[in-house]
Amino acid sequence: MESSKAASGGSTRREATRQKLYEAAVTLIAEQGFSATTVDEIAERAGVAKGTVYYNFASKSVLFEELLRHGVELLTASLREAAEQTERDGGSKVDALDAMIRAGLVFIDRYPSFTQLYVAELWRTNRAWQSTLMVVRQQAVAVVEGVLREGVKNGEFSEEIDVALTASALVGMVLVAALDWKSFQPERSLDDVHAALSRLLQGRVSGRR
Amino acid sequence: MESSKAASGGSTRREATRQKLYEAAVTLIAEQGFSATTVDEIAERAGVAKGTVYYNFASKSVLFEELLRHGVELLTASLREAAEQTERDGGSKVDALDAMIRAGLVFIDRYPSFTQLYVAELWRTNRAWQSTLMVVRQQAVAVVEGVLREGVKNGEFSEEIDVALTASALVGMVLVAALDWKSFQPERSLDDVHAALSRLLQGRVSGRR
DNA sequence: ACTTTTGCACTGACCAGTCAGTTCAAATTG
DNA sequence: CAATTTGAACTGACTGGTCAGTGCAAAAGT
Repeated sequence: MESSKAASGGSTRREATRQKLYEAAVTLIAEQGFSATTVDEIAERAGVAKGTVYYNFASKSVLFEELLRHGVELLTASLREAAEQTERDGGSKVDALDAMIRAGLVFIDRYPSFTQLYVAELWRTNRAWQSTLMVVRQQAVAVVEGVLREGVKNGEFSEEIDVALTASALVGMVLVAALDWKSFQPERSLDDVHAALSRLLQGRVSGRR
Repeated sequence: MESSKAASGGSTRREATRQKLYEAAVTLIAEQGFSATTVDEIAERAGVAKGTVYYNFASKSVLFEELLRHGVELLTASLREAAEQTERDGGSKVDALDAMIRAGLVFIDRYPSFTQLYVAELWRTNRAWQSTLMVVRQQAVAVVEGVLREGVKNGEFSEEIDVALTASALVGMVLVAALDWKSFQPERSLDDVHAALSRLLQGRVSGRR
């Protein structure tokens, strides 16, 4: 008896519970960490029985791993889109970086828990999902590195910049500033935060205005 | 966290085992997280009996909390020292920031595990040691903010910069760049990394040469 | 139309194992 | 000798994962 394939892929029902589980897991793990979060808690928050978790995911780790992949792919797509949009508009590479900073802020604004959880896991070693994490991380950072490299090629950036390290630093700048924003000054507007980071990016910090 | 002779308070012997426990706990928790690390593991890695852990610390959380406080105080002292040293040498505020970046790198170079663990916990909520963490975080960030504020006052920095946000962004820049350095390019020299970050700080990214 | 079958999605009680924390007599150390 | 450490046994709460069984909507059979 074939199931009625509603839309592409799995059944709608299953996909819906998966989504609920993702959402429940994300907030709990962001708050407490992976090990401190129990499967019972996730199930309860998702409004689902524990067995359902194991019906949908092979294990707690697998649930987490797919959550991670899912989230970072969303971010990567968003960054790439921002860069390409700037390209189409004939903007400079600095404009592209600026657009990506904004895209990053928008993402973190929308998924603060995911971001927090991602940061908490990123540099850990000896964990089951470490390799998965490395792959998706590289995808995201590569977008930034790509723009930097093109900027060097067309002479907009100095040839002496260290592409990998500069990309890391830029990501860190946005990441930490945004997390602090969400944690300690959540009332501020995204534009406000973006403006401050833009200024930093363009070296308009030193020098009297 | 170097041992400091018989400082005020405890006997040298006790302090030594405490130190061993800190070091064991730091690496284990950095790798696996707090909840995934067992007290038995910590004791074993420290080459000490489990009973000793509880003779020296009231609980696993307390051990962790004191570890956290201890580490951040070390960092704060180091940052403050860098800023004051620049002051004495008659350097500018940018020089002070640069010196603090270096101090940060030196710290992370020496205690990568601690840094990692700190980042993993910093934005978590609902944890026992959250308040402790907030206090020490503020101490460290305040040093950076102080330099920025003085720079604004003496006209070296634009009055339009957002001190708190810029401080966060700078911290993030160093933090993420350094963690990536240690994780993915550990063979690079500190000077090398410092040079790249200095360039970014001084806006020497855009513009040729 | 109407019954029966099929199998997907979900349930929740249960189990075997793990871990923080306790206890304490004996050993070690300075 | 007093402070500190040892080491092993023990407890009791908690956790990841399992599994026999339920509900139900669509397909098949009549």
